[in-house]
Amino acid sequence: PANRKHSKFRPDPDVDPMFTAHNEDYWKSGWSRGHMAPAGDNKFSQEAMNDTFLLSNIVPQNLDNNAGFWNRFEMYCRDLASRFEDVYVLSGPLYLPTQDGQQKVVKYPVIGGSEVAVPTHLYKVVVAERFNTPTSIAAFVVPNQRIGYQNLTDFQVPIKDLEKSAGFSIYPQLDRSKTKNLCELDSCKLLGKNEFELYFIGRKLQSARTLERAEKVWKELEEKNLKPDQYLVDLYAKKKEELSAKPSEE
DNA sequence: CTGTCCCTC
DNA sequence: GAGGGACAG
Repeated sequence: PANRKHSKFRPDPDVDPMFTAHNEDYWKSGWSRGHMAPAGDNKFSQEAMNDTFLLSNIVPQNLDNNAGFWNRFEMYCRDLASRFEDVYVLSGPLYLPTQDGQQKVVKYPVIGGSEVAVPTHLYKVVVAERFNTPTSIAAFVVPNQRIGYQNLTDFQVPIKDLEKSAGFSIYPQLDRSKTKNLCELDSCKLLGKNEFELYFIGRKLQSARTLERAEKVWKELEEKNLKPDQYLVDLYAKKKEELSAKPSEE
C-alpha cells in the first residue's frame, strides 16, 4: 500500500506559475496544508497518493480542524465506501460573508508571498448509492477552526444553500426529488473521542521504531485515561517483543 | 489517521 | 534539497 511518508507537498506543475501556491507560503503562517481529496483515500497507489499532495489539492486549514474533526469526517466517508456500492465525495473551500455593521463583507486572510487565500469554511457533499435503495446525499459546511467533538449533523446544510454559497450547481444531473437524506439513512456519526484517540495511538504504535518510542506512546493512554482494547494490548506486546529482540538493527 | 519540525546525508 | 524519524492532536 502507498505510504504518505513517500509523498511531498509541491506546486502543481500544471498550474500556471503565476497562480500556484508554494510550500513557503504555509511556513510559519499558522495554517496547515489541508487536503481536499484525502491522502488516505488513495492508498491503492503511491502515484495517486502523491498527486493528492499537489498544492492545487490543498487549502490553508486550521491544524486542529485538519487533524481532528475533518479527519474523522474523512474516516466516516471511507467507512461509508465499505458499506455502500458507490460513494462520491466533493470537497472544497468557501469564503463566506460576515455581518459588519450595516453590511455584509467577505473577509479572509491571505498567506505567504503567493497570498494564498485562507477559506472561512470548508464544505463536503457526500453521495452514497446502493442497489435497490434511493441515492442518499448530504451537504456540510464546517468553519475553518477547531471544532472538537461536535456532531457532524450540526454542520449539515440544505444542498441548495451550499450551491448558493459556493456559486455553482452540485450534481445537476441528479434528480434530487428522488434522493434521501444520507444522515437519516446512515446516522452520519463520527468516531467518538475514545475510539478516535485509540485509533491513532494504534497507528503511532505501529510506526514506532524504538522501544522507547513505543513505551512513550503507550504512556499516552494513561495520561489520557484511555482504556486500550484487546487489539491495542496485543499490538503493544508484539511491538515490545519485536523491538527488544533487535535493539539496534542496521 | 491528520499534520509540523528538525536532523542527517 | 531530499529523505527519515520524533513528535503532537
